[in-house]
Amino acid sequence: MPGSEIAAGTRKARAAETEAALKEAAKRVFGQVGYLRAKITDITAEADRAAGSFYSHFDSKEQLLEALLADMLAEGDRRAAMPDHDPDFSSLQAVRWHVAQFWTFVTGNPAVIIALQQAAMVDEHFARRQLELMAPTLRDLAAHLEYVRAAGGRLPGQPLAVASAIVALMSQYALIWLTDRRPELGPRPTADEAVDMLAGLILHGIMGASAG
Amino acid sequence: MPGSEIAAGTRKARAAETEAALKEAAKRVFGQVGYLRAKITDITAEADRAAGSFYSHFDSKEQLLEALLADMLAEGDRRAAMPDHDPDFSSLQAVRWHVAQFWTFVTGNPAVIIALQQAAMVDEHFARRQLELMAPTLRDLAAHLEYVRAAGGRLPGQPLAVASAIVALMSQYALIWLTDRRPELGPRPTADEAVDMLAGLILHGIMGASAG
DNA sequence: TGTACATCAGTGAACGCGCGTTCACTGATGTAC
DNA sequence: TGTACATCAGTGAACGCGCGTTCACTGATGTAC
Repeated sequence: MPGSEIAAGTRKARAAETEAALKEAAKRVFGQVGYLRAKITDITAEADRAAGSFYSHFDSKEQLLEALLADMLAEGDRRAAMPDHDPDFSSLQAVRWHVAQFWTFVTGNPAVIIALQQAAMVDEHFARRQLELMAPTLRDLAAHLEYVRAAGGRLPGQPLAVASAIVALMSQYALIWLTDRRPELGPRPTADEAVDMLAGLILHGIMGASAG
Repeated sequence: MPGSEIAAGTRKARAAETEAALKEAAKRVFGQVGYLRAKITDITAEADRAAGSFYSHFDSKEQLLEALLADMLAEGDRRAAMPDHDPDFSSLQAVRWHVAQFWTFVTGNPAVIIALQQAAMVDEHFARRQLELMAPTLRDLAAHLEYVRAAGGRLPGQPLAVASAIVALMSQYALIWLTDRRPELGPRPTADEAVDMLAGLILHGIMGASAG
């Protein structure tokens, strides 16, 4: 049997392999040109398959993104048997823990996060999806802020509004950090520096009041 | 001469009118469906002109966006004979002034800002354009932060990185605020509340230390 | 174990939709004399 | 002031490109007997 490929196992295995290859290729392509500019044929070419092959596995680019989101969330859930964490948000450590969680999640799935961000600009469905994805973080943050307020802290606004602002800060900064291509502005902070900075900014703003 | 339209004046005036109508229509369409989803014919229809008319005034949707950016910046420059402002960023008033400036600019040009944001996702040219637009604010902020540091304040990171984070916070929060469609999360803060909150968050973080 | 047929993953050329872009045409405004 | 011609803004049907999507085909794997 020369000329025949290395037996890839059963049909199902072969199909699963192709599907996985398409997903991986999609992430690479999304990472390079973004979701909106990515053509189906870019993805199949990157995966070394024929164009038609795509449709044996996905109905559309949107459905492919859904599959990537599902993978990402499944992976996330697996890790995040979410240890009960310190509700006292006035401690730097507690804030830093949250920021680090968020940071790891975003920077660990750059292509999917970027793709979702882009899809949300154009597609109502993914806009909602993006909000859903943020919602638990938002609620958790808001709860922490209620705690701070109950303990006598003075928030700069309603807990939910402040929580939105913090999520906006973290997600936007992470996205900028991910896609940073501005050597003219000096070196990009390391991931640790970025997390420290965000945590400090959230806890103390720019004034560096000593607390915690 | 019944049947003939109200004399619109000279040819040039008529052309200028149509160009203005196209720009206004574009802003409305961008505001409704976004830049990326906006079709040329959506814009011409909104402006009550024929499709072909577009190309007497603009080479492409990109060039139309450039024109809108130019208008926005010209308008901005006209207002901002930029009074020399308080360099002491440790005062709430100084911070609030900056935030309010930024807020007014963004929320005063929602369609163009949203369009630029979307175009930047897909088009390298507009990505650079967006950075250029932010650069002065970024530099100004960084200078203020240097001042704070020189005065003995402890920043949570390098001035430029902190400035990036602050710009990320302000722009992302403003964009979310502009496109907010989540009645389920309670009422959206008013513009003033939003500015107060951002200024407070930037100056003090969530801890509400008394300063300024 | 062997043969005949069915099913399936994958192929890639061809098709066709959507939308940007063109262009021959119209009617009005401007210019020449 | 009047006439003839040129120019221009605007029109909208038609064209054609790019890309998503289909589909007849191939060769390999699975099933029936």
